[in-house]
Amino acid sequence: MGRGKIEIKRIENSTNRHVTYSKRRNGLMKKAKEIAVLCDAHVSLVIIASSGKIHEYCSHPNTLINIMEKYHKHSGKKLWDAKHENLSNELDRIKKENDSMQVELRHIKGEDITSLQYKELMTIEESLENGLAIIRDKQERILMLAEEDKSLSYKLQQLEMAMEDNVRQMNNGYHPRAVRDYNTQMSFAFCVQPIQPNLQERI
Amino acid sequence: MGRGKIEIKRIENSTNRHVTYSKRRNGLMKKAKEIAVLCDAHVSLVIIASSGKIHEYCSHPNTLINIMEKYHKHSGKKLWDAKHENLSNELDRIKKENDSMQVELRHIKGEDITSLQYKELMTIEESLENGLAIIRDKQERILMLAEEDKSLSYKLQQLEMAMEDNVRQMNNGYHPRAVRDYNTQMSFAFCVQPIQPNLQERI
DNA sequence: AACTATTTATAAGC
DNA sequence: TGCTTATAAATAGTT
Repeated sequence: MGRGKIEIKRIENSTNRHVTYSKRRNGLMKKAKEIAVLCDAHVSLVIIASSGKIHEYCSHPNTLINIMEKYHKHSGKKLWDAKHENLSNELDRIKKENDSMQVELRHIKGEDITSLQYKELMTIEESLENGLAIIRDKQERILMLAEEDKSLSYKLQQLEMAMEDNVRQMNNGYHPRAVRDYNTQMSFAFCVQPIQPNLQERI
Repeated sequence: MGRGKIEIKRIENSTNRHVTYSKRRNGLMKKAKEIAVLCDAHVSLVIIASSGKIHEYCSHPNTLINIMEKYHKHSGKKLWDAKHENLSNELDRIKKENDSMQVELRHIKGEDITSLQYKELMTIEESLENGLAIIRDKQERILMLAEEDKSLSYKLQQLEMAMEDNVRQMNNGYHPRAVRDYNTQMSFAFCVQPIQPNLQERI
């Protein structure tokens, strides 16, 4: 109902969607209130925008929870119990997961290993050696990068100094050919940048 | 909207009220579905007639309970009882704990370390070296115990063989003094037991 | 439950 | 966001 008919499918234009949302939300609320008054009905309406913002209506004098209780009673659906059970099960599951991870961590740190068999110790040792190798490799790479960065910075500095010298000589009118040398050097110099400018922070 | 305008107050005529109820209920449901589709919203609508009969709509794919949970989370209202809240909080807490342990384990195994700083790598390396030292120490101890056990077993066997010789000689009437020697040896021999009788199983 | 005159909601435009 | 308006949709009263 409006200037044009629209298809009932997600409105792609975000502005339009939001405008329509707020208009229709108001309309829905109004009609919910009306049916509750006109027909003596209990109504619970919760609308949650994609942003997460909630709008609700609950016919007087029920709070939302009362309506849900009524719902529970009349529908016979165990809304709360089921929810409770789900939570409980999930908690148990995650606690178990937690425990086994804790044990693994402790073993890896060499704690609580008195009861372990030789084979199990071997497995842990292997895993530790593996991790250590990877970590050390990574460390080496970082150090090498830092080294490279340092040497590039040094080269850059050298070139800058050379450039300054050339500029000074140029200004003094000496060796006109040096200007060309300087230019070729410069075109190279500007290519030389530290590969990881923030590398220092990472060490 | 209709042949005449009506005031929004309880419809006294029961037939009229029921007819209006069913018409408007359908309208409300339709509009609830529409706003959910058009605007990407989550909608929960529960209408309970004065007779107690329930009609509900819940936007796909949420069950009513999911909507209520969202409601709970965003509104901060205590929809659930204290017990529920406790469970929910504990679940959140344990989930966080779980996540951090998972990260730690992955790091220790050398996974997901690209984003780590050098210092962090050092810490992990240290922890790995520490664990490795403890594990290797434990392994050595077990090996030493096994060695000791083996050598004790060997000594015991030697003594038993010596005993058999002595018994044979005694039966032949030779060297009565050897019996006394044997007895002193035996009293010592019976003290010699493998320290860890089940050690073989543990290797 | 179907029909329809009328009210109401709202899409599009500003 | 808010107001306006042409039009679509909902529905009150009737059959």
